[in-house]
Amino acid sequence: MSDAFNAVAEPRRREILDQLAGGQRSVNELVELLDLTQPQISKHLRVLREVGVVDVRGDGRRRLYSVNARALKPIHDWVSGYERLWSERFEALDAVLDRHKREEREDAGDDV
Amino acid sequence: MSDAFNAVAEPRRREILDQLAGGQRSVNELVELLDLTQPQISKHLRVLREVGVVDVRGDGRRRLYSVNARALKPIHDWVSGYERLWSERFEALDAVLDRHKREEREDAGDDV
DNA sequence: CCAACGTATGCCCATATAGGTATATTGTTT
DNA sequence: AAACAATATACCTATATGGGCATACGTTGG
Repeated sequence: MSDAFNAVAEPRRREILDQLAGGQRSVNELVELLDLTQPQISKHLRVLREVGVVDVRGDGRRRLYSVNARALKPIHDWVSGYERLWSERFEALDAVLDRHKREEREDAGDDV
Repeated sequence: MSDAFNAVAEPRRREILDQLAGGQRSVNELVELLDLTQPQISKHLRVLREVGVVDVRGDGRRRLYSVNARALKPIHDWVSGYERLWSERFEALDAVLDRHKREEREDAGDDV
């Protein structure tokens, strides 16, 4: 029912991902690293798994989770479209382009 | 109760933002552009407003909404931390760094 | 094979949220 | 001031979600 956007809307799940970014972890390792109960961790991992943001690998009786960052790319792509609206670098570029456009108009001189 | 991550977890709200990215719009304009009822639009705009992702400006009896992209920066910052895990460009960089590290170890030659 | 470990899941509750419809609110026009 | 336009909000319902707890499931070590 959810997508990556929903999955990372939960702060706890972002914390889990941040931990996994440092390398794969078992469920109990995550339980100790973050301050959550084991069922909570497992449930959040399930959501992350369902949207493909984490992968699982069996290791004996443990299950090792790791990040599948590629699933986060749609988020990056979407929000990057707004970068020009806050970045000073892009603001400067926009200013140049605007000025260029204005000068083109003036050079054309339709009426004067 | 929510933050920017929650606000954009809703697909409709992302659509609203995408429209506003093209310039400020009144509520009714959004109603026509997207296929939502006026109360739906107003409610979503309220959420977006509360997390600071949009700004409002009164214009006669209308209210003009615009994007405040700076509020999206935390999302961009967070997800950018994972970019190296999917980008080929960063993968190549990582490979170079790994190799460099390995060579350093070999140069040191602790045991052989 | 059995016991203990590591993990997943089912259940219950409280809360949050979205959709739908009606209505209140605010500003405008005559 | 009254009628109207543009928007916000209240209310209801259905559904989703998280926390807490108990328990089921799968694996391995003795």
